[in-house]
Amino acid sequence: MRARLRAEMTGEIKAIARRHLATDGANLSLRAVARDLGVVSSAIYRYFPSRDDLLTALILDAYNALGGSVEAAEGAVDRADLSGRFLAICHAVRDWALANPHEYALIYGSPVPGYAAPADTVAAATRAVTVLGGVLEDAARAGVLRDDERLPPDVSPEVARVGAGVAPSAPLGPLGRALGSWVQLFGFVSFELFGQLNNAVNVPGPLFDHQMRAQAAYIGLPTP
Amino acid sequence: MRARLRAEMTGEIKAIARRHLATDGANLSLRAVARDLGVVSSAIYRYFPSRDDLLTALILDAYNALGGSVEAAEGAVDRADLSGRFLAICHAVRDWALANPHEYALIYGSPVPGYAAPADTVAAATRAVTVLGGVLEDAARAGVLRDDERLPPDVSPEVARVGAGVAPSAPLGPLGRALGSWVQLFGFVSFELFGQLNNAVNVPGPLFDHQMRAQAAYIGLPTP
DNA sequence: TGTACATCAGTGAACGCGCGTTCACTGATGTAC
DNA sequence: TGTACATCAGTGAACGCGCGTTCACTGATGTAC
Repeated sequence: MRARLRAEMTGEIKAIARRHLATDGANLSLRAVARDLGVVSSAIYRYFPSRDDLLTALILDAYNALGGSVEAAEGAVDRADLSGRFLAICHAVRDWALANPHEYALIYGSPVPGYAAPADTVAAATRAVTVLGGVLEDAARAGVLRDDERLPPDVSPEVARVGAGVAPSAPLGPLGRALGSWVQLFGFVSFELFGQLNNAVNVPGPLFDHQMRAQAAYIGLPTP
Repeated sequence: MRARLRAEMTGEIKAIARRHLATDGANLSLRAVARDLGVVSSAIYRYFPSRDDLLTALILDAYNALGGSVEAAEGAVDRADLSGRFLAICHAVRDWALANPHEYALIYGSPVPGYAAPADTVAAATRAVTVLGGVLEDAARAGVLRDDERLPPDVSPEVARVGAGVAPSAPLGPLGRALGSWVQLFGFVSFELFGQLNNAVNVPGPLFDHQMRAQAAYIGLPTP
């Protein structure tokens, strides 16, 4: 009982803190959260030992929410539809970011000065990219990814290290191009959310979809 | 004389404020700047009417510094070497960002909550991308960019609007791909600077160079 | 089932700090005659 | 060249505010016998 109340309270604190991300960004105020919760500021310390720990919890939640969205969206696509799975991942990232812009900014925006994310966040942070790795791995096993590119000697080991964890069977050429797609995906979402597309692109959705389709083809994922 | 001293003082305030970006991020403190300058805090108000105006000046300077770097780097390349000019732009962006990470974060990181950039910044913000437009325009005029791609009807007008300002002669296909390259370029730099490449890529330089070379070819810029 | 005790959520006051901005002021630097 | 006046940079005190964190406390909820 006490444990359940405690979990509920922790959740409520995080929910209010998440709301405050919109107005205060990463330098949200414990006291403001306490005020909104209708509780004295020191009460928060029953649940989080410091402001930074609350921030860490929000960051962890954000990575896991994004990761969960990506996993769910990709999992709903026919396993054989490799480019469909790729596109589902791309759209899941963008959709989640548009729905949770301040949480996106928290994890993919400028780092908070003076704040160092603890190691726990790394596992959560890799959930999304691991799903992409799964698609590449399946594509490689199905024999549809050709080893079509010889990378420069100082590039190969970097791409190989990235691939080793998530798609050990994928050849380096497609793997490197997929890495570029991943970068472009987040570049697009950041541009869109952070206002860099204003006065240039009015309706980003179709452009995003088109660019990600082009990436799927460029990587070498077959279109059914 | 008074005007010169005034300009020097303004410059010094901005220089110190820039240094404070490293520790405080976008919520830098006027009082801290005044302290470092060895002056009482209200003295700053002789030079900037408010903290936000100081921030705006820093943002403007950052856009102009980046734009100037890109212009200089691209201008130093043989006009006929179109992919060389493209690569010079890409490297100029990354080099400037690595040399001025906090100013980069100020303009390409998460927006500062509660701060709205005034319209003056828009012109400065477009300097860099205008240089890329010049390369595409020259390539189109030289006839080396083929109109090789039919864009979806909801994508064409978006790409066309982007191109109209900076490269009116360029066909939409290469233009759209160049837009993707631009997004990827900043995506890469943001990932590198904001720590998203940690535990994955150890030496980002060669990977960046390789990816941008691939982009030049993908856009359709000829390699001499 | 009832009692004694331990656990723990939340209170309220306090500490020490920093912030942006205003305002009347002093004194030095420039300008006009 | 010298004097009278205007301009303006910088001072110092103050306003009103918010912050993270600590600490001794009250009182309710749980646990063990």
